[in-house]
Amino acid sequence: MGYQCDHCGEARSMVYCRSDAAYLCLSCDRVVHSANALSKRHSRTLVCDKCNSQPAVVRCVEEKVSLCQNCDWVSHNGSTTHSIQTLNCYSGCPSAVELSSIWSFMTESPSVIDSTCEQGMGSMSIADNSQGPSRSNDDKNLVVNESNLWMGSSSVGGDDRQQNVGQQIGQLNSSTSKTSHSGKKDAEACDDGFYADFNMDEVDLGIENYEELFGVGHNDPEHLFAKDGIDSLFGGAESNRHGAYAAKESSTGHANQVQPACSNAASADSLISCKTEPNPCYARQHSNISFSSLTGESSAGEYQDCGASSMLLMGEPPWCIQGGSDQTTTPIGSRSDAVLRYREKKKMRKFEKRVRYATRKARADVRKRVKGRFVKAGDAYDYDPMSQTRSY
DNA sequence: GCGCACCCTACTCCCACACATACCT
DNA sequence: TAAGGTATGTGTGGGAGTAGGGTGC
Repeated sequence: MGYQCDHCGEARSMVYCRSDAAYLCLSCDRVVHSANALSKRHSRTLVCDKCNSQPAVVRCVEEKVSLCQNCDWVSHNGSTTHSIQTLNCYSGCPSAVELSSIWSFMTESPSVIDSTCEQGMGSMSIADNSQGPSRSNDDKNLVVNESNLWMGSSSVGGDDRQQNVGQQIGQLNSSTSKTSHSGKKDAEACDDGFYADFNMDEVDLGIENYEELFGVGHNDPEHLFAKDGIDSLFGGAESNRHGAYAAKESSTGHANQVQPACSNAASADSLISCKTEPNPCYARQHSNISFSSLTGESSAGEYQDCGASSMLLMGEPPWCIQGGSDQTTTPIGSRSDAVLRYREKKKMRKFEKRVRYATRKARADVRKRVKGRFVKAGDAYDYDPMSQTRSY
């Protein structure tokens, strides 16, 4: 899977489009994703050169290969002196120059670049993690991701993050095996057998299981944030019924039947990646792991596109990943502020929904109403969205 | 501990009408 | 088979109503 282009069926696939769940060569990628504005928003990333099935997340400069997380770990066995370059998602129709700007190694093999894609100049959009879900109205913005997600933007040191992440995984595991693991133990466990042992089938990913997954209390903001993080990871259970979460459900009928690694469920790969990538072994020397692709209508409802939590993307101070001693490290004032921000954000997300027909929305937006109900044209109304006046 | 009132949050329903889709000629 | 006409269903937003949980007495 994923070796030949799903579109032309001839050329070797170079990129993976999560939205289309398709592996494409660069040429077809340009063709397919220049069809319309919506397709331009699809986020794509390179395909792992080893397994040819998983989206690549890093580039090994020495080996000159793009690797998914799993293959990266298998190849480098957790400790390598190779230089690792993080691969970003992109959207739009990037030109060769633009691709080179984000994937410098592209210049090493210019043949893979379709030089005819110049018409896409300026249309590429690469998410900036540090700014969170940004909306690019017309695909004209070029935003190159330079920020770090797990390691870079956080105030938490790399080692601490590793350990914290390890603790999360440990808690995750403990929720299934009822065996507690320390972060170090998780790191040790994270060898080749890690993925084999880590079977998501055993984990009930129902939203009700945040507590078990993250092992946090019920009433404190940490719990709330943890829940919010999962919510966002899953694209938002309430507001977002599309994307990874929905796809995961629809494909299996159950939300807990997902294989984390090397599954062909690439549509859910980012989801799984986000839940599984915070493993301590992966955090070793990669300077950053990029969850980008928040382009176009990158509202909260589209986090599923890259699978990253909005919280993480926005670089907010997620106490839930700062370890268990946050009470002593987080000022009470900022804590309450953060709780406030979280609630506002949750409120915003709660009422968000995806508009399928913009034209209908446009008409509804200007339609006159009586007590919120549409009225016939010409009838008396008490609310006019355009003028906000009353006819009587 | 139980029942009640109150508050808050989340959800559903309603409306008109343009548009999408299915069906028929 | 393609094109045109008709019928039916869908989706859109703001406000009202309702259900349910939490809290205090």
